[in-house]
Amino acid sequence: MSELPKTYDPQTVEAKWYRHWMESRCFIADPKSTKPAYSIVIPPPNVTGILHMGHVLNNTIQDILSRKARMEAKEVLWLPGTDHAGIATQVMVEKKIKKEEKLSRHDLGREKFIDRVWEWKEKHGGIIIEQLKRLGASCDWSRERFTMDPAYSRAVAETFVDLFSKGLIYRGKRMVNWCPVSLTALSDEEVNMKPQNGLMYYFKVEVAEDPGVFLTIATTRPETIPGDTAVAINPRDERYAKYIGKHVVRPLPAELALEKKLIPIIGDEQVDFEFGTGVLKVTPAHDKADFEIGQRHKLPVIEVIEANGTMNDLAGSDLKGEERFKARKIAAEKLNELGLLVKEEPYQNNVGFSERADVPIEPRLSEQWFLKYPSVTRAREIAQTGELKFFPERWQKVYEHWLANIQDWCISRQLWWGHRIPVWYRGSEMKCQLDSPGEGWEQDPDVLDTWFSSWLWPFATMDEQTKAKFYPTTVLVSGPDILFFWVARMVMAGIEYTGKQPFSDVYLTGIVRDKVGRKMSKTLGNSPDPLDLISKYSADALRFGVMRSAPLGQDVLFDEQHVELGRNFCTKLWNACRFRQMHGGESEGEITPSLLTSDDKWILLRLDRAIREINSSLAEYKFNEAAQTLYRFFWSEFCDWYLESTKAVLHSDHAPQKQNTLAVMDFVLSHTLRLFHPFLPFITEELWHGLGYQLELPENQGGKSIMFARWPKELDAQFREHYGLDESDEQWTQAKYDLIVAGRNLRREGNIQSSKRVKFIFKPGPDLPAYEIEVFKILLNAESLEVDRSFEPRKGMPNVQSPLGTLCLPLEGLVDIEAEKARLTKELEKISLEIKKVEEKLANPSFTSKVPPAVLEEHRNRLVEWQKKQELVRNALKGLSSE
RNA sequence: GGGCGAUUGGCGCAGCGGUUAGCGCGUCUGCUUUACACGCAGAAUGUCGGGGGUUCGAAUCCCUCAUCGCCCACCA
Repeated sequence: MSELPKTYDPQTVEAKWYRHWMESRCFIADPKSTKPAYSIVIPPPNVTGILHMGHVLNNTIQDILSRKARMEAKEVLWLPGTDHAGIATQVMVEKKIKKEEKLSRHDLGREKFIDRVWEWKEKHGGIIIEQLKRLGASCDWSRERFTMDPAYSRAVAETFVDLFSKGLIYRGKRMVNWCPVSLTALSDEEVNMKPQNGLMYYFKVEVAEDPGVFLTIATTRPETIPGDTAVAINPRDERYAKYIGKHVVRPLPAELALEKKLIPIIGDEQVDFEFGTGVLKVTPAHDKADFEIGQRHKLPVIEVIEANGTMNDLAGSDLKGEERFKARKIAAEKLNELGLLVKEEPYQNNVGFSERADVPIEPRLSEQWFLKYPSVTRAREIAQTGELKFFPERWQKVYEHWLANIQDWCISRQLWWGHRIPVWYRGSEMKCQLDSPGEGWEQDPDVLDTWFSSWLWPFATMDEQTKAKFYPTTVLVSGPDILFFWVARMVMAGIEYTGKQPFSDVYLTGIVRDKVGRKMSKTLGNSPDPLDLISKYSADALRFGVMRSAPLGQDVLFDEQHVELGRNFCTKLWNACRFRQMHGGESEGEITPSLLTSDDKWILLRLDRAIREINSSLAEYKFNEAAQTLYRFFWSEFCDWYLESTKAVLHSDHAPQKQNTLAVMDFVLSHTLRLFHPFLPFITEELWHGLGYQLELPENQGGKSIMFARWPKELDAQFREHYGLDESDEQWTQAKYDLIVAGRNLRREGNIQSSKRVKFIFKPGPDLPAYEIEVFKILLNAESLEVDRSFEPRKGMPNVQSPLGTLCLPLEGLVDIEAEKARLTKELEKISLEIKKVEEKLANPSFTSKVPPAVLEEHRNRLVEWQKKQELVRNALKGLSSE
């Protein structure tokens, strides 16, 4: 047993053990193992990513699950990797090249640019992987995958070809969400609706057939007027139905309006006559709903906005070349000049923003690839049957709702970085296959949505042997923000391509927010760098702090104080172990049942309780509950009471008794360290070795680590019987501690400094062994404790009574008798009230007849307890008044 | 417009049908008590958002209102 240093130095210790675990291949999963499998695939962070608090939360949870499973003798695979993150990475490298070399990607050309991205990736990519290691993540790094690995890319392409051949992938000219900054189409999931304060413009158009008759149209986008090819009204709208079939003069572009360019008035059910004026301008080229109306009425499509968001020639000379928002203002001004603008009103509407570039998306007609999702029915079914379980449960409904309303997925992106679409063209011929059909065939220039590769992650990352052992995986831990993007799609891909759902449990974490509840974000600058926190407090502290404050599925309000608490806790753990070590003796000696003290029994029972609670919490993924229990057990029970009580033995010279106490301490500590290990991997490993605890597996099996120590099981009936433990021990000891607290209060009432040792007199109820007297003495910080059966405290002598006896502090005159009387009277009132409450319940026949016997019993016991207490307080009060 | 979550001491949260409603931070008092001041001992602070209901019993279940926050939805 090497001596533990006085202070714990997490920085060197954490680095040391991580290196050791790696060198001992502790994290490597063996597909040939006969142990039951437990597997998790990491949600692959962006290769450009750096660790943020969300990753800390997410990966700590996965690490806890993995480490616990290893201790439960399972063969664990936690498979790590990164995602190529199409747009994010491309934009990042583009910016870098622009800045450093003043070149655009077009200057470089596609191939050269992609080479540059790869270069960047090799050099700087995957910083986050190193950061995860600092956190302590026990991933099998030998299996690290990247979504652009050759084998993985092959799988992506094969999937495309397969879905194409099944007729689920098709190409079509459709209205898509277009990002005018990234210059690519986006899926519906990549668009975020944001309320915007804008204006509603009302303008009028003249009915050509009825000169002097004007219709007023409300729009938020006057710049699209040049693209209007109809005006629509609801045929049931009595105000306007008569105009259907007539025409109006389209006011813009002005030059065409002068020529009396007309567009038809059509009737369409889709028009809401309650909204605006009930007259809708129809711009099939720039609005999804309008496009559909256009299809129904075979309206021409006039595009007036270019891909980059500027107006084109067809928008007319006034707007041409203008940026779309500027064009809006100009269009309004123009209408005003023409005397057609009726009014402008402030208006709030929801506008779709590109998730990536954070600019309003432009609905745009373009040729894209779409996927009709496979295995949708089955994906819904498994959520309904419970084959796929969500934690917290409520996400199941969200998942089902999404699947029920699922739309085809636009999977093509006009980017360079990503998986190129495996489709080749030669003239009007088209072929969908993995490799080029040969000379003269050109590959589709588009790449696939990044999620079209991520959805294969749980199985495309595994070779056949690995899959045989570890697929399907056990649990998926993810943020709810990617439930649709990723989780739901993985389920469908899993079912479609492996015939199995890719995981049975889905744990959705909360979102980490700052302490005022805002989402952590780079722009707000409110996201602390986890690496700084690790340097300042240690990885264990960070993990524990986050886990302790992260209830299942609730958002986590992050506050550095949580980490501080984690750090303090580690220090406490360290010092308690040092305390054990200072008393020497061999590690983990035999426990002799006959030598167990009441405190020993109490702590063993408490340990048992803690183990049960922790196991049931973890089974439901309630990590904060488990962390709380650990905290309470170790600090408030083990350190505050048990360790203090052992001083009675350890300061004595009864060697066998001392040995026995140390053995109990070791038993509890070794269990505690193991319970803590998934949460605090580093410090527990250091202490496990420092205290010389049993190293469960032979070294050649990577076993020289607490990582593979047996996960604690509850202390079963046999154990309890062997050591003579039962609940009455627990109650008795609890009563002892209660009396000690009361005794400590006496000191306070007597205004005695807590450092000062004083004499107590104890009048025992039943006889107490010398050991118990010693415990009283130590825990009361008493100079001496005189036991006197016949002692009667005189009036004014502070004393406190309990079923175990009366404890007196023989300092006369220090207590204000009247104040004490008042205090006791008040207490008595409180007790009487409680007694009345319980008595009333027990006297109520509807209560006694309906309630289960156990509850009844509990109430009866409670009544007895209260009555006892009442008796004691009454006596004390009598003692004060009588003399 | 639909759906979901939150509302508990100064702050942040547990508890989700049956103990005197817990915990951490903060506050107050006293302590360098030979494991730990990142600590020890003690204390104070709550008609559990409002209203109604179910029940022998509600912070906990139901209804309703209010406030805040998410998600989904083609209202120009």
